[in-house]
Amino acid sequence: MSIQTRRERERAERERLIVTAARELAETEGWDAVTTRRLAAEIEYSQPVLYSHFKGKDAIMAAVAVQGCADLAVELRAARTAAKDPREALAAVAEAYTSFGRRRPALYDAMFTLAVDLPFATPEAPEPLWEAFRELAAVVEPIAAEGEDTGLLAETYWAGLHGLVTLMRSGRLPEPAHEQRLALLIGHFTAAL
Amino acid sequence: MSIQTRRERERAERERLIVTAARELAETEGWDAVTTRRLAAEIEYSQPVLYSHFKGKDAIMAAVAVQGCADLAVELRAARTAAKDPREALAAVAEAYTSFGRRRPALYDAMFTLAVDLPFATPEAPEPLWEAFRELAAVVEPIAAEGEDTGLLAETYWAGLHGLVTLMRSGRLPEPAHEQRLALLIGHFTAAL
DNA sequence: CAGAAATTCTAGCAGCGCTAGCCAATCTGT
DNA sequence: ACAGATTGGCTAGCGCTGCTAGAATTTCTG
Repeated sequence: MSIQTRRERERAERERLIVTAARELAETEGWDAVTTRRLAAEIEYSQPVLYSHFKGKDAIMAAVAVQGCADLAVELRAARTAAKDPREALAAVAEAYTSFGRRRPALYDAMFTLAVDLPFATPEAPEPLWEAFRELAAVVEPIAAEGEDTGLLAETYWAGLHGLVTLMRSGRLPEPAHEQRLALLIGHFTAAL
Repeated sequence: MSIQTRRERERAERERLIVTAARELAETEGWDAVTTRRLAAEIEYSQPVLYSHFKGKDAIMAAVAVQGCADLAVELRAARTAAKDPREALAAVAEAYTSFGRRRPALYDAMFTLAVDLPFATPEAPEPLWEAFRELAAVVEPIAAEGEDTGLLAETYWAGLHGLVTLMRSGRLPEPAHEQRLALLIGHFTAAL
């Protein structure tokens, strides 16, 4: 029994190692640099070992994405709880969200841009995804108008932030005006207050 | 002189052929299916011919993206001019935009998601890109509040639409509630009226 | 300590974007 | 009209990718 559990522990440890290596490599050199060979070298195992843990490269990216959501949820929560009123909280979360996207682009892409087969808006979605989304929902809830669905409003607000981040990061929106656009978005979502 | 021009005409014709083939292949089978070999076979020339027209695959995708922007501009303009008041125009353009993104995902990705090195928010940006953006600016202009920059507002509105399209298409937002989210976005951008 | 089972490795497949260098068709000057 | 120069397309191949079959090694069991 003990041997079995030790093995499982070591396996889990190595899996953590893979995900961490993938995340660090992606964050420092971008996802293009994360090849299965490179990753295998990084963890000092041979390539096929990766496939005994994950179905493929996509699954590794999905695991990184889940970690990223946990990180994002923490940052969003910090921003939300530090604010002293709902309006300020909305702005703080927006700032935290877009800052996350710009500061950790590779992580952000794995989470929200690249095609990874993670269940998202379903009960089967990993908990960290829900944690991050619930932060958005929590910050949006007080500014919801009469009869507005909080979940849908959170999704819409999220879409606005996501659009700003991705269009800016891909060079389609000029960086300098980011704060102004953010202010516009926040302004229009709090107009009713 | 005539020979020269005939040659240039034929070259231009072939270039058009490449871009069209790339777009059609992408639209029917996705960008993953658009390989240089496949594309070469499609136009009935050998692979290296592509490189005498375009610097690489990215440049071909960029050309497709420019075509796509022209298409989008036409659809947005049609939606805008058919509407009978500014509020309705805003909604119609939003509907047209998101419909385009869902109806022609591969084209949309080349235009707004994938990393193609096209100059975007600069005077050097290809005309069709500006045409599409000007449609957004035109429809947003009447709903801009006192002192709001129309360009920035258009960018922000665009980001909202783009976020909705991409998050939905990648399965991160549930499809069925799309219209409701769209209504929320439009509502918050026209709250001042 | 031998056989069984699990695990890791080596080697290789098919496909990718891209390019060097050969070959053939076309144009030019006499 | 023909030899030489030039242009343009082709074949073949490089280094890389994600992924996997099957050998080899290690670990556990009777």
